[in-house]
Amino acid sequence: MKDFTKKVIETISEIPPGRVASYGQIASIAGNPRAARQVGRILHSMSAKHSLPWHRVVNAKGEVVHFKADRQRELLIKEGVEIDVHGRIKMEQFRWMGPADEDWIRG
DNA sequence: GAACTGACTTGAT
DNA sequence: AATCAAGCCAGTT
Repeated sequence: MKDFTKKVIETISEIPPGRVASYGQIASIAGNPRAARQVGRILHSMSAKHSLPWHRVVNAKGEVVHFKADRQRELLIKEGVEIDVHGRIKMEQFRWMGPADEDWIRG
């Protein structure tokens, strides 16, 4: 396993409930801002092995896209994440800025 | 180990 | 807003 993979796992583990992050955001924090696709790939492969909150990871548009999307939207709503009628998360409000994002939503 | 795949992203039309 | 095209790189075959 590469360091990048481990970093991605750690980063995703850092995502607090009620917040979401995009694949590109995770990739950037993990050190490879261009490796957005790999984040998805890593989740697909590693989430079951690392119990990662992969449901808090969405694409840049704030949409959950995979085969379990409908199931996870419910989980996100339960955590307090609001989703538009179009199925899009309000990234403006719920996007996680990274491990240093202690400030929560500012106004 | 080369080719193929894909839980993505950005820019242009 | 929706569609098309190119870039990126780890994992699988």
